[in-house]
Amino acid sequence: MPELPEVEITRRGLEPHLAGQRIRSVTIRNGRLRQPIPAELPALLAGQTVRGIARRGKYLLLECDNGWLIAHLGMSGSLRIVPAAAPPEKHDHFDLVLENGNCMRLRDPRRFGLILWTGADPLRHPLLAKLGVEPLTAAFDGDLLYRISRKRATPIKQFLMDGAVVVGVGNIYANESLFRAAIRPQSACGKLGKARYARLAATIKATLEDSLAAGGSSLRDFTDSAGKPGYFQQQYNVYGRTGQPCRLCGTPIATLRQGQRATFYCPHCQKP
DNA sequence: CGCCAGGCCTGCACGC
DNA sequence: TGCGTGCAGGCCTGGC
Repeated sequence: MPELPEVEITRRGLEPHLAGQRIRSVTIRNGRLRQPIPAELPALLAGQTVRGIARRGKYLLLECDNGWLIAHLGMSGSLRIVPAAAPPEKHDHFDLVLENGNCMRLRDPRRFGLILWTGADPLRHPLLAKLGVEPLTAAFDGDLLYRISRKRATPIKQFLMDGAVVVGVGNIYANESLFRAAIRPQSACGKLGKARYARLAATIKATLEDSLAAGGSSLRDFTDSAGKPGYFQQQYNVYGRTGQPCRLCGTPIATLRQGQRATFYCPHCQKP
């Protein structure tokens, strides 16, 4: 389940292999992702050069001569650079074949990912236009969260996972950040004060940056078939630890469901 | 075998 | 009214 650090690590890993490379062809083996891969993509992309690769939230944006390829990894997607001649495995749905003999290959068993095309500004694309602030920028701070949350009754965890508020905070990071900030996930977001939001914004940044640092170490192996960012090896404080002792106080980690998503927290360390 | 996880979009219901 | 908000459903497959 790629979260923002993994998407950023993917971006950094892809960039040196894609920037400046000319596209020879496109192969669509199974275009039935969350939305269909545009059937005209092969004709559109052949001969274009990839200029660079950017990221907005968990969307990857490949800038080409005449537009942008928008990619999203969903929850089981991965993009890697492999020799174009390498035989595709199960769930390898899409190849962007380069003239240098490599290709960027999408594997996505659950097909929650996306491959789209836009000839216009990708930030104006309907899927991206209403995204919230990037959590690793200076614009993201406690004051911003405080302001947006006023008069809202949503539990803080669901507020954090709302992509229109802040992008890239998925279930794992929402749980872990709230633990680090000592805030109970059920607390109404509109009732939390500025000080607690300041701490929360800081813990979100720290949690994401720790993962980026951990995953970055695997970057040099990016083109390997394994190529898994290292953050999977990270030790969680609460996520998936129902009933196990809190690492700070020993209280069993509690669990509940919020918006059809699993929530984990320490009833002692995390205050309403 | 059946159930569940998960990101995130869409559609619906509700209240000011 | 219309909008913002909050909730539920749906897409899929691997793993238990």
